[in-house]
Amino acid sequence: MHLIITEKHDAASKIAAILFKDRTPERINGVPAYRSKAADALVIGLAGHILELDFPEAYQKWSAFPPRELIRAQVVTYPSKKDLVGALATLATKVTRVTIATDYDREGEMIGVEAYNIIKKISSPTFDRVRYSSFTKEEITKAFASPTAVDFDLAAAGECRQEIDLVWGAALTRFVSIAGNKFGKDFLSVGRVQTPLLALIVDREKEIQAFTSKPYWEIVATLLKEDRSFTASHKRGRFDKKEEAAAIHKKLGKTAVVKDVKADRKKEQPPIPFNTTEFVKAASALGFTAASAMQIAEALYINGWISYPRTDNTVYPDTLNLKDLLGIFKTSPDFAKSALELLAMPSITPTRGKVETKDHPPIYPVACAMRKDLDDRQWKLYELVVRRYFATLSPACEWETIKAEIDISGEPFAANGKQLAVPGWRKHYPYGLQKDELLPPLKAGDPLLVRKADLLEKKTEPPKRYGQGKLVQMMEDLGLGTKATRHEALAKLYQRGFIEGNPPQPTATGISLIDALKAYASAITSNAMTSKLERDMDAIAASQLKKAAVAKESREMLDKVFDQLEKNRLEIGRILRSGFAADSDIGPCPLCGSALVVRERKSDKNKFIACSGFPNCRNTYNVPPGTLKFDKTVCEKHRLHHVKVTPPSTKGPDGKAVRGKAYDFGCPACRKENPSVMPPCVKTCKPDLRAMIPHGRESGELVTTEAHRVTGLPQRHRDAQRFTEIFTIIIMMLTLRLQLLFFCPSRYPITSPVTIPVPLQQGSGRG
DNA sequence: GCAAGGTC
Repeated sequence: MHLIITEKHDAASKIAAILFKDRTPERINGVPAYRSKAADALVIGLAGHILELDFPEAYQKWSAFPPRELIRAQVVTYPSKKDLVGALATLATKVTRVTIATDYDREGEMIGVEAYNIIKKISSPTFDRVRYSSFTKEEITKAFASPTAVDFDLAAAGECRQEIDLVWGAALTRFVSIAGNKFGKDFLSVGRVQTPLLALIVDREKEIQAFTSKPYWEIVATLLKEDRSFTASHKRGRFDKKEEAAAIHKKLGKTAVVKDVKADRKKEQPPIPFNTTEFVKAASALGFTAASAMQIAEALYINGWISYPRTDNTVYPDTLNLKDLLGIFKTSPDFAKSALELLAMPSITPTRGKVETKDHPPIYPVACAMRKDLDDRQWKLYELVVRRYFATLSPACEWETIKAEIDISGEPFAANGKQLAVPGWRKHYPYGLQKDELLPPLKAGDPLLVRKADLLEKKTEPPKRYGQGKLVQMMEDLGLGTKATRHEALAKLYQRGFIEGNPPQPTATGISLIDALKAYASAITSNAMTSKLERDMDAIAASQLKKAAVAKESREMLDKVFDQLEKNRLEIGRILRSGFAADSDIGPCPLCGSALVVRERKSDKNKFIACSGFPNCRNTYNVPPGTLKFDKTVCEKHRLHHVKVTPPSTKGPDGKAVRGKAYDFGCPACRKENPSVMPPCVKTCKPDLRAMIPHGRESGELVTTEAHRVTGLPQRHRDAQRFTEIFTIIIMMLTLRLQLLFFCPSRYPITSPVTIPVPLQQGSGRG
């Protein structure tokens, strides 16, 4: 039998459909596959890697060996997908020929070799390898007509990467966790990708903190031309000295004259096709986190709405019929107008990006969805993909710009206007479109009235925090991570408590971790390690270096790093602990000034805030159940840090765990004084965001309702709760009234509820 | 309770 192995089930199904007319679905060890009786062949899809690398059992316990021992420890592969490995083992005895048809890249080669190794242990069929760039009939039949050999060197490069990542990651993770005394689920983690990413965020934060704002002044005049007003700024722009600006401002009169008008037209080219990074950037601009954008894209792909979302490619392959693809939108209520307009163009030339790869096409829509097919967030991203596809086929847009030079009392001013003159691709892709800035018609010599002239005091602003889209782009530029993992690295930093909010901001713990590593293990904090690894891997793939030699050299490097780490272990612990302390700093007790601390109530295990001056001071504050964090925001009245609460996860209607959503509880002392006061952000809650709660992963992504914050439950659950409460109250009231009637019907008519306490006492005496 | 890389 001929066995064909692909990287994922989707690929198996497509290849089977192209190669075998008589294919029938089948399950091998529970794994879906396609069989062709006529060709005596079977196509089976894996799910990425099926083997994983780890240390032997004895090393699993952190306390068994010092972290440094991991450098010399053996590493072993073990099946990470038991059903798939089982399926291959079952098939191994029946196959005479195996064709590896995994993705056309390094990891794909490695996944193929994993399958090869499993089968090779059991039997000895012949092996070959096919490489294809798309799932068209031509491409697939061509690839299968001339199979080549498995590239073991390329796979070895992948194995080497795996080994180095594990050894460095595990040894350093354990070292810093132990040095910082952080165990269990609170451990600190270090890795070749996540740590440089965290360093990027921390470095930026330090730039922001070090920034000193300087004041400057601008002169802005509001001018009138026949009832139409517009503004013009002094051509010097920023004045560093107020007196200088004030002197000019003072001499400005009531009239102005246009000196010169220059009109220009600028073309703006349409955007390039979506690869993963471009997609995440665009989704990030719409408010999605990188991780949630990819999660939704995955769902859209699985349900057949868009193409494979994990791709580096920004060039549509020749095999993609662009016109046919436009045709699927001809009857869509949302997209028909754009599609028909583009179809009416005499020819279609798509844009192309710089990156062109062979494994997957750029992300494009593969089917026409209706609004009812998708939920709100899915629709938003689906629409983004569709409109981006349209934009990449559209002509450039044109901006008309006008620059007017204006003289006010001998001082030079300038007014700028711009207008989208030819909408081009902007018509189909409205994202990020800036508003027109219109000027009245002006020509040289026109007299103008000065309605007012303002001397504006402004100050220089610190650089902005990187957004998630920007960070994913920076990672790509630095070679950190892959299309499939960059968003995960970011999510991991949130999960570890190294960053919070959106745009991500480092916590004190995150900052201290980078401080400690930069001082004593700087190799892991920059992308240099990845760059070197990439070079070595290319050399292994080209048979210029051996995997064993590269791994050995890397281990020696790590050993040297450990010299430094162990020598400075105490100092590293000190740096880390200072970070933890800052993250859990609540502030001084408003009653006695001692530090406030978090304690756990013995009765119900709930946390509360208490004064460390106990028993002299017995001040306490209640907080809702969940994980507590202390914000940088400090209450002006009590000098206490705001408390951020992540409620414990609850069970949703479908039985799945619904993760609690972090929210700002505010100052605990303010809450105690006035428990009914809601945090100010409640007012900005948008009702449609409620549906998004179970998906949101990072704190700060969304604004939610107060009820939500406290219960962490979806709306319908809270409605049910509310209903039960009201129902109980009604029953209680009815019971009371019945009691009144029963005991003293004449003396206490039911219309005088004020007398309730009396019969109750009598009643209890009798009963 | 460790990494990063696939995929679900």
